[in-house]
Amino acid sequence: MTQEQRRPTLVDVAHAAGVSRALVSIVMRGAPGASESTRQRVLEAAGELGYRPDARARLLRSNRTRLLGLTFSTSQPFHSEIVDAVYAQASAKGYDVALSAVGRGRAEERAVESLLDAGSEALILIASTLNENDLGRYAHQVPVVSLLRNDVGDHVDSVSCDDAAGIRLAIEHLTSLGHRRIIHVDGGTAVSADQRRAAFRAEMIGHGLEPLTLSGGPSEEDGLAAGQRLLALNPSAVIAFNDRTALGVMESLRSAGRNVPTDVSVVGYDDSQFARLSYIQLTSISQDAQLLAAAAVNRAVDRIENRQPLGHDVSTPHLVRRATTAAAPVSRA
Amino acid sequence: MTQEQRRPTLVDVAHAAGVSRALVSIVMRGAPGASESTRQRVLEAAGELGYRPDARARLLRSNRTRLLGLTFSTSQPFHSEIVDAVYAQASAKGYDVALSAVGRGRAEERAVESLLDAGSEALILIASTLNENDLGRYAHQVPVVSLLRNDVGDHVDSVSCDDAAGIRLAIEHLTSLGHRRIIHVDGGTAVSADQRRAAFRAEMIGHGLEPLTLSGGPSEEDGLAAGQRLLALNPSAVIAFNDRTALGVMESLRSAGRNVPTDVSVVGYDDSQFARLSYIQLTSISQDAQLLAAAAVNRAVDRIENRQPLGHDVSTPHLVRRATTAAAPVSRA
DNA sequence: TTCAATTGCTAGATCGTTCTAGATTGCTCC
DNA sequence: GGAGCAATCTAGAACGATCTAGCAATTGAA
Repeated sequence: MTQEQRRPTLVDVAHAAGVSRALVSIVMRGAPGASESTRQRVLEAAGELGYRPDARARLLRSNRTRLLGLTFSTSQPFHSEIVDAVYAQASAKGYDVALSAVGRGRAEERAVESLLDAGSEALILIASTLNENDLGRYAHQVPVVSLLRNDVGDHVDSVSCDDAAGIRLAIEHLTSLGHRRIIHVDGGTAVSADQRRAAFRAEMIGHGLEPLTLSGGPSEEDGLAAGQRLLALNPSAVIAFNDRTALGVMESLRSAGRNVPTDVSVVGYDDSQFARLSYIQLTSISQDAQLLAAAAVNRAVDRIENRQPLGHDVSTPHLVRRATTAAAPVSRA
Repeated sequence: MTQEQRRPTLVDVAHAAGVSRALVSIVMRGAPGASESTRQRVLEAAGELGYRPDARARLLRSNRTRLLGLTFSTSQPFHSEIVDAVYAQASAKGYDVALSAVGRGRAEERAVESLLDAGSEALILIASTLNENDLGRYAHQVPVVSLLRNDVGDHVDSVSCDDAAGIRLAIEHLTSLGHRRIIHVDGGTAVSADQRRAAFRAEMIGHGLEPLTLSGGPSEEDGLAAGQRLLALNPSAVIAFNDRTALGVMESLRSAGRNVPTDVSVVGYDDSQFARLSYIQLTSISQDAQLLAAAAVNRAVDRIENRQPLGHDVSTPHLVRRATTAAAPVSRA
């Protein structure tokens, strides 16, 4: 049972193929310097022995791991989508991904250090809450790319989606439907919440509308709580901090007997899997996980390989119209 | 900008403290064989230089990484809860966790191999879909613990929750409320779906009731689709494969004008964060992520350290009664 | 024919640790 | 005062890969 047998090494393969260690090494990493015939012979021997290069020895010597470190939060479904997309893009670029979760009882510092220990050549941090000092310290060791947050100082790359543009899209969509009394249920202290709140205020004022804001947060419960304070403000539309917040707001509206979208329109943010559920059909601002992930991986890899200079990508979100927004009710428009 | 300076090594610390490499090594891993005074001196020097042992070199030599490999699915929120709990328990046992996600476009084999490359000393696979052959092959290299699935053959440990007991609890809860026409919306081809379906059938028959089953799946959409076929069967209660399925079923009921729980009671499975949302309050079978995670980590660590024999833990689920179950309507009871 | 360049391969050093075996010191005990 | 022993420390060989330098054989050009 579970006969722990030593895994084969370069030496074993070399012996089996009748060549030197160095040649096997050359063949295994596809480097030039071996004839086609021996290359075949070596690969065959390796295959037969089930040889797989030892990552730690390899990187100890070469200082290359082809590993991208990625942190994410277990409680944000949108992060999960990014994780999937990062895997795909990294794999396309020939990199592997080391994952580390940030959650209750596991601080981001801890997550990051475990990624560094694993030998990550760059870090991609999703919605990091580290301060500039800490970021700078890590950036001192490897390239760091901040994803979904762009106020990160001068030592860290960032890839984010234009929050102001997203809020603007939402407001334009709603005003074009005749809404004028629009409320923003904000993200409280969450990453990006400040930007979206500020953008909402500026844009509403630009439209000559009152920038009504309720403090919320990134979860359903936050939306639910805000929803209970919502009706007193008599809104015809709500822009929520994210999809989860929107779900909470909608539930609150529903339990108060208001219909979405005939009484109140709701716009979410993230276009996460929730928004797409057939019975929710939430109109939402899409940040396109695929695109963001690809940009982050590309930045990380560019920094690692080409010594590309540090920079900040800002992509433009778009609005996905579904079933939770409609023309403003005549009485309130 | 990002002055990539070489990270300090044992040699640097040894030099700074005026001792040999070996002694620094002894101090760093807390091994006996150094006097208290030099221990202090070395630690001080290490601290000043910001020295952190190089994990790869360490494990290359020692064949110890103190790393547990963990796979999970990005799309199952219950897995996220387990991930959090595994981190906590592993940390308590002095181990770190290497995470690898299984998702669209990332096969479980790929995830597992990346964990092995990272040097995992054991693997914990959440709801693995690997066949016994593959499992055996991996178990040949390191201890493997299957979590949430127990039909895994003789070479793999397992930690699972008694599916039959869970279904029994749900049925007993419902029958005690007077329900007799209970439908199981199953998990289709998902892990554990077979066990739960079989348990449902056996237990219902044991109660002298008809074991009505609809084919479903592990997501909201599956529950929604099943929900549409549900009403024709005129049930007074539904036991869903998991919480996400239950959400879909409830939505379907709601859109058909049925009230939960006055018209139809619904029981979920997993007691995930959804079930606990204040506006959902789903009665659910709890598998206790904390407990499962702790058991899995303990098994893995026991196998690694004490060469404990392989075994299978089966924990007992419990029912968390919330707001989606009530007495059967008189007309249909 | 001879010399240089190219191709195909290998020996040995090296990465940063841990481990084994042995050296050095200081102490106790007879 | 020397044997015996524990405590403290160190030198040097691992671990499994990559990398550098160089050796042999072949090719091409003069």
